[in-house]
Amino acid sequence: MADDTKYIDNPVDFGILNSLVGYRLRRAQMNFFTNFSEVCSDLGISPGLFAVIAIVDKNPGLTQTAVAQALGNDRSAMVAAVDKLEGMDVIERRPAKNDRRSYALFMTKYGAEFFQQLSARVIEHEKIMTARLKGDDELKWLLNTLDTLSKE
Amino acid sequence: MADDTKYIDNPVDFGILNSLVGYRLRRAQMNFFTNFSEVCSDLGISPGLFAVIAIVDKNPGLTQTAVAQALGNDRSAMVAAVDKLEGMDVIERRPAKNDRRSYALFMTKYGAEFFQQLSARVIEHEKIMTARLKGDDELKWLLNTLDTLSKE
DNA sequence: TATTGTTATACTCTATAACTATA
DNA sequence: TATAGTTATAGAGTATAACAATA
Repeated sequence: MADDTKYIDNPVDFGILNSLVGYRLRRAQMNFFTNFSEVCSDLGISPGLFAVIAIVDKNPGLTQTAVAQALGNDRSAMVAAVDKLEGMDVIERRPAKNDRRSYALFMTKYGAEFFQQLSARVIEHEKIMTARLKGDDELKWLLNTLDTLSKE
Repeated sequence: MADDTKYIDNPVDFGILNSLVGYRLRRAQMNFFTNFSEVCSDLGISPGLFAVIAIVDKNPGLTQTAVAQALGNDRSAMVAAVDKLEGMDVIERRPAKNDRRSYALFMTKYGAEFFQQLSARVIEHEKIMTARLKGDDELKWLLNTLDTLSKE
């Protein structure tokens, strides 16, 4: 099927996209996201849910709004996330001590174990995805650079 | 409003998230995406639409499916994108020479000018977003690294 | 049989506005 | 009046399945 209009054998020229950090970030993140989902979907955990658990695990007692602000999400998005994680018996809402409007979020006993096993999987997934980097220095440099690019 | 459960003055501990390239990629990309939208939304151009235009500009005559494959999208998503860009008189569908099933995509005369001005904006946006990087070497290193992390 | 563009559909993610109960 | 959680809703973005025309 010879077809001039498809350039099957010719590589596509990405032009300006090759020099745009924004585009490269999108492709890299898409790759990580897809692999993460394959690795963790059987546990019912998406990247977003994992981030919520990680914050609650390290910061017990935070309110839903505080978690949302830390992750850069809207607080309305937290409702379904916390509903799901509470339904999975991973985290729990407790009435906040000094403010009857808000809940404080805590890991359940099962949730703490679950998070440990989940973290092991995620770390393994990261190791595979970052295997092409040249050593620990390059990894640290990348993490710092991405952090710099995330602010403001 | 003193409230122990909110840790207003205490920084949130991101724990394992700090060491995950996947999470850092997500935050950095979110930042780029938001800024891109602010810079280009008045032109009706999203990051995804910009990518389509960039590919068509550099590879005139590609089919919709070929563009979708290059960008890692499903071909069904191309329909609305090309509809919109054709409605804006930026690109146009022409019957493919050797295959009456497919269209070949080309820039219009106006589209070529539009893309030049749009690119200038995007490059300016990129310059601002990457101003924190230390020189051109670091930028090139980052682009190469992200490309490496995008594959497979 | 396989592929292109298309449509319908659905699912996720995200953000906005409005409501309630508290503060 | 302002805020926390909630609900309803709507807009992107993305993916799947099926169809007609064509290969």
